[in-house]
Amino acid sequence: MNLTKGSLIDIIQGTKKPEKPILQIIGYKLIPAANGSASRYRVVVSDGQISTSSAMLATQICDKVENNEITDNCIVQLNNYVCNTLGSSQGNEKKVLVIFSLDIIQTGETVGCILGDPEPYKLPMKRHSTDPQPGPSGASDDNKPSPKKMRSEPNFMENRNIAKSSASSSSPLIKSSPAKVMNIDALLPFLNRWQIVARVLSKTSIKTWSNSKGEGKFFSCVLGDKSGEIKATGFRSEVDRLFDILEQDKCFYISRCQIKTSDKRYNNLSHDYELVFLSDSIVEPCNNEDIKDLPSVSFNFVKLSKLITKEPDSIIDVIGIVKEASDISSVVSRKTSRQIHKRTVVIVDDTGTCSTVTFWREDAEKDDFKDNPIFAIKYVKVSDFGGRSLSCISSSQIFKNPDIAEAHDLRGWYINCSEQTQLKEYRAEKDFQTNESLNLKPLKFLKSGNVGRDKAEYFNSIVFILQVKIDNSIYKACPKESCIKKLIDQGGDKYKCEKCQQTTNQYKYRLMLQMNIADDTHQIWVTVFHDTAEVILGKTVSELAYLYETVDKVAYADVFSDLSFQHKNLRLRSKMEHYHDEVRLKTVCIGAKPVDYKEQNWCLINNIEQLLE
DNA sequence: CCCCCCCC
Repeated sequence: MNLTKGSLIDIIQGTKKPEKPILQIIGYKLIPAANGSASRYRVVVSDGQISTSSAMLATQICDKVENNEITDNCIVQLNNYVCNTLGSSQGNEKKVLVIFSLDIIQTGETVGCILGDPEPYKLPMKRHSTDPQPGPSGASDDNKPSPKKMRSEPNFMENRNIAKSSASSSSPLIKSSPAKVMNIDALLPFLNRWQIVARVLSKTSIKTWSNSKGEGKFFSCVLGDKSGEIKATGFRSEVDRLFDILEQDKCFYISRCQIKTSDKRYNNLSHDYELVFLSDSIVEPCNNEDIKDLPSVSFNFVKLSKLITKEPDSIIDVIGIVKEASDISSVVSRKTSRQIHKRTVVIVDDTGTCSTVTFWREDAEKDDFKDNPIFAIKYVKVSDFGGRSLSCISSSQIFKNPDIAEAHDLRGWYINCSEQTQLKEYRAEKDFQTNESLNLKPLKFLKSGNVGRDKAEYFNSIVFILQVKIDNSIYKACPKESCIKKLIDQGGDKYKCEKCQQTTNQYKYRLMLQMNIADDTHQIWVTVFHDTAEVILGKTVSELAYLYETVDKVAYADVFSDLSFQHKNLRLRSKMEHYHDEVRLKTVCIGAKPVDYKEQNWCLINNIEQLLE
């Protein structure tokens, strides 16, 4: 089959309008729908002598691409077409061939290659100096494929040409095949034509940043299909364009995003990559037909009564009802010296157990905590403060009053049962859960100078308690669960909380110990907070407060002196902390149990075996 | 292009 050689020049230059020219289609690209207009296909056509990427299929024949009638290298006869002139008359005008009707003369498969040696058409006008000089003439350009190479990779040159001439330069190159629906877990960087069909599983607030590199706003969402989940982030103008469209739980066709490696420090999805919405990224609502396989967000809730079994720094899902919320407060980040807004919220679940959850920045600033809302949080970080507490992190997905069964059950429990339930806070377990107690370390291990530099180090040591300081070991604390700061005694039964800016006659006793411990390698002072202090002292805070408040100072002092020379297996957390200009290692005792000599022997045997290996 | 989540 012969192409109508020379017909394209006539068409583009408008010198003639050839009747039913026969041309070859050697590439095409989906042009996304914008502002209500339907999506279109841009095609690369050739008459065997020249080719042009400035050609469009009219919407009424787009189905020929979708039905795979129009594929690469197919030969077509144009029945009806027009060549429009776009742009100004200043020399940067552009011609666009619009094809209204065509017949397929030969399928792409049968033809199998580009016919002739078409040269990409260049307008005979002046060009921007930054434009590529397509074709063999651009010999000085280092990466330009030679004509031979061009033939071995038939569409490369054309692709390059179109991508450059397209207004949105960040878009992926023109591809020779239609966008393929991919599973989310198959997305990789440098994929050319991909599309996903995904549900918005969660979406963050609009967040702002300001640093030395500039400022801006962004949001992110988690997109899911049955294969997996991926994070997608939009910055600045993409926030304006997409934030409202990407509603929680709705489904979309999404394509043409940047695909980049995910930073595991801030993204705990298992996907190795994440998406960034760009100005030409396509986000279109799904047909109902396509969404039936898309799973909704799923949780793996940990009951608050089981929080104590979770290791500090682990990431879990929780659901709870807001019992109390602090006002917004500020802390200054030591890392960035900037103020960060935070809000501490007490949640409770149907186990009658409370925990605090800390919300940060935009999530704290929202007036979101009135009237006992329920929060389900996917990926919240466990901390060991106050036994256990929770803190939102960058990956946290926060759902307020979610329409899920667990939320409805919790609401029912709260209305019917919560008042009769004595709410529990965490207690450090008397026999704290730890397989790590087999991972014993001698205290001299802290002397290396590197321990706790980047993150806290958790370990166990078998030690003797040398001494527990009796002074200031018990103190009156702010009764608000979200606060518990030490109160300032104003005299006359009045106490001031500097954090809550309130004076009250209410308080509750809390414990904080300074304890000197040693093994045969080293000796250190450690801090013991309330819950673990009760375990070590073998008394509840009320028992101690009773001894402390009554005149039986001797019995009170005996509790402390009895601790000296006790042999203990302690769980310790060591971390480098900054005091003014000084950096020093601070160690907190977060658990204590009697030494299990049998277990310790196994540990020693294990160590010996490791040495022999 | 964010990437910060402190403190007690």
